[in-house]
Amino acid sequence: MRTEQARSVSRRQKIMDSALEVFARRGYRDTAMDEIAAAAETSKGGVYFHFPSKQAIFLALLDRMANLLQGRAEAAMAAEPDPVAKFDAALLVMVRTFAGHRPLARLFLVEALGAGPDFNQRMLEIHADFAGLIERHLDEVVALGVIPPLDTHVAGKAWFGALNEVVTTWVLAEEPTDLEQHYPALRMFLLRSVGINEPSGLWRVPG
Amino acid sequence: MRTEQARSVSRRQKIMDSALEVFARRGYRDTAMDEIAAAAETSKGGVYFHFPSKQAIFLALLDRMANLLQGRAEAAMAAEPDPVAKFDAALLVMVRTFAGHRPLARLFLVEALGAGPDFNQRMLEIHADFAGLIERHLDEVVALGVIPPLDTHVAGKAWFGALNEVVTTWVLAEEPTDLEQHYPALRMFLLRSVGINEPSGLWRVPG
Amino acid sequence: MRTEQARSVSRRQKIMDSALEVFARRGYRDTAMDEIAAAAETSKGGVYFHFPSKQAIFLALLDRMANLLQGRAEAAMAAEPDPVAKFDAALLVMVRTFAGHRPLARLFLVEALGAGPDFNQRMLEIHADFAGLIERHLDEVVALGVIPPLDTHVAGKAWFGALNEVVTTWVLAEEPTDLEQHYPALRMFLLRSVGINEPSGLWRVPG
Amino acid sequence: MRTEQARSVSRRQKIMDSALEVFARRGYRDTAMDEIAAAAETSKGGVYFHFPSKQAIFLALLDRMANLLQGRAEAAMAAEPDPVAKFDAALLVMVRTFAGHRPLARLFLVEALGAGPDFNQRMLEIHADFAGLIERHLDEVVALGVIPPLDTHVAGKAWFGALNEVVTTWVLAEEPTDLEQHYPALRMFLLRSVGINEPSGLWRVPG
DNA sequence: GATGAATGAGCATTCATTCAT
DNA sequence: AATGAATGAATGCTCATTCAT
Repeated sequence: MRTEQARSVSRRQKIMDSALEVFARRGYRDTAMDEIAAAAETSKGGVYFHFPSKQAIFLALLDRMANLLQGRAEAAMAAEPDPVAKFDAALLVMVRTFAGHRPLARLFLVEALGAGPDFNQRMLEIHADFAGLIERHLDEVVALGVIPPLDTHVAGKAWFGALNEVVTTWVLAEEPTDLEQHYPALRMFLLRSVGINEPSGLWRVPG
Repeated sequence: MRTEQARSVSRRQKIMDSALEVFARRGYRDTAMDEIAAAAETSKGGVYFHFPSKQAIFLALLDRMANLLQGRAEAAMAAEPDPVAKFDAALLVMVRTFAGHRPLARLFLVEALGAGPDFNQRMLEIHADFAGLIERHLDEVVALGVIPPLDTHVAGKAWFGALNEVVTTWVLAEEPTDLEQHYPALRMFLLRSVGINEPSGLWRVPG
Repeated sequence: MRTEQARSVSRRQKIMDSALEVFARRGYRDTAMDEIAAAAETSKGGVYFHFPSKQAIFLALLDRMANLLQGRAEAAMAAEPDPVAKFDAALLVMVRTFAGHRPLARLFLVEALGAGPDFNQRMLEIHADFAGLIERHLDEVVALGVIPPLDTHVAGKAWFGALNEVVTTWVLAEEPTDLEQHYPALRMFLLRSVGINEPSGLWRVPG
Repeated sequence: MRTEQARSVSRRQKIMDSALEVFARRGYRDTAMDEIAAAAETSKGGVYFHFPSKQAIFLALLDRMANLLQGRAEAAMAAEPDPVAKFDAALLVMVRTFAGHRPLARLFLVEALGAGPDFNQRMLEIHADFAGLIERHLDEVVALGVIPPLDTHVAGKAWFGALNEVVTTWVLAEEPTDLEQHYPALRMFLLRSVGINEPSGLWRVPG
């Protein structure tokens, strides 16, 4: 029993991993279930046993990425006492997570947006989650008087959008460069944008 | 014949307008050529007489939007002598242009990403054009000593990404709000992000 | 499963048989995959499961006919010890094979040649195979001194062409006659053409 | 008037010449009227002014070739008094005519078969004309006692078929060789096939 | 659990033909 | 005579999904 359940779980994982790879390489719409099945070394029927539809696989991958990012970001923020350091940590963790999962990043930032009207609302939610995470933290920091008051709702979106664009161009580039090299500039851009002008050298890259 | 040429041009326009409407409503992939033809009140063959493929129609629409945005932005910047006011003018013009062309904005920011790998490179170019426009202007402003030195390449992308995200969430919302209401906050966010901390109230919304 | 394999094979056969009938009746180009599917009592997708393309079905039929003819011709020749009798046997077997498979004959001699540039090279090969079979045998017979030396390469083609023409006109005729009735005349024509002038039943080397 | 008529005739000719070139290069079915129009440096409507349909152009070309061949063959035969020399002259003229008009030969022997059932009856007629020409002459020669009695109907077809096959393989070859080099062997094959065994050297290739 | 086979709606594209100008 | 524009039926092929075994 235990064994069979474990086998089923690992099968599911293998299908998701294979689907991720194919989606990232061919695009969501251009990926056929046959290709996913072949990549997962199973049959089409086998895939359908574990997932009810192609959409469902895609959504599962989206959730995996969203959870990965949110979890890591929140953990990193929790680990830092200083308000500004929290931003810093979250940004770095996100850059590094994307950098380490290029196909997933592609799915998340490129394919998911264009996968059709069915996914738009889900993407809106996911974007809102991230922007909201930033927004709430900005609210705290404003409350603490660390930064001047600002429209944290827009700032949250803009913050997320700035990161998005940098990662997206990296994801779409034919020959990927090192994403992390852009972190310092992006960090300064984002901190300044919310009114944090730190004396140079005061902030260090954590970890 | 002057008349025939004019008719041909207007037919082309009508097809593009109809295609825009359908693409925005149904998504690029879910749009059938039949729907475009029907919306343009012509036949499928008629559409193919004016455009060689579905892709070509989409690319033509993309270029229309890109040219519209770039033209307006550059004109607005040229009309302002003050360096900071140039940014301001460009940002406002872009927000207003998107606000006034929601379907085109949707195509530009959402559908283009899901239209398949063929479009990715084209999108990359378009994004690079905008980011480059900002980057070049930032370089000038840095050279003038108006703002401190910074990585203008990343800043250009981030600037564009921040705008993108605000517009994208507006585009995807079920019930569109007034996009322009976010302009002041976005403006402050972006100016600060490149080191311009103006005393509040000094800058007014032009025009 | 033995059963499933058998079913799959028989399905394939049924599709080929149906396709043969439709191709022969309507011509290769005018045959729609839908018609083949309908004739095979399956769906278009079903046909595509067994064959990757319309071309592939056609080529499979071509190979079937080529193998049938070559196999029978070679078997008939092997069964006869006398050199001249070998020719005789091969010719008779080919006439009879065509006579018994009129649709296949039509495909082979009419449709295949005109099915488009893609098939030309394949047809060239098939024609060369047959002409070569005759050519090689003529070479042997020449070597044995049974017939005088001659350009066996051209003779092989001409032999095959003569047979072709007789069968082709039979195939294209509205009301088919009995093809085999032409065998004796064709036989005499071909034997004489390579220098075999037989007075009643007696074989001698001319010249 | 004279001028306009002449212009119209030459236009017609130009269309036929262009169509021949395109048909031979792309095949009948794969040739679009657009291509013919472009090759003839006119518009689609212009082509339709001179010919009512694509079929009509093809048939006109077929007739052109048939008339060319028949005319030349009959003239050559008329010019020779000797019965056997008549055959010889006809064969040589046909080989030379095909050799000098490869695209037309392709149309005549290859494309016409794939042009669809509509053309089959016409082709049958054309083949019958040629075979009949030979058959009638064979009848005469038999009547003169030059050759022994034989089934001249089948012999006519076989004669034409042998020539066909040699020309067809030449037409389909990627790199065309010199068709005429096969004439002597073909000549001997055909003469022998009807019972003419001439001492070698007696017959020379005419002019 | 898994698979091969089948389904059938859907779609981009082609193209001979027509016709107003 | 000629043209550009338009038509619309036709077609090969794809693919998510279903299901008997």
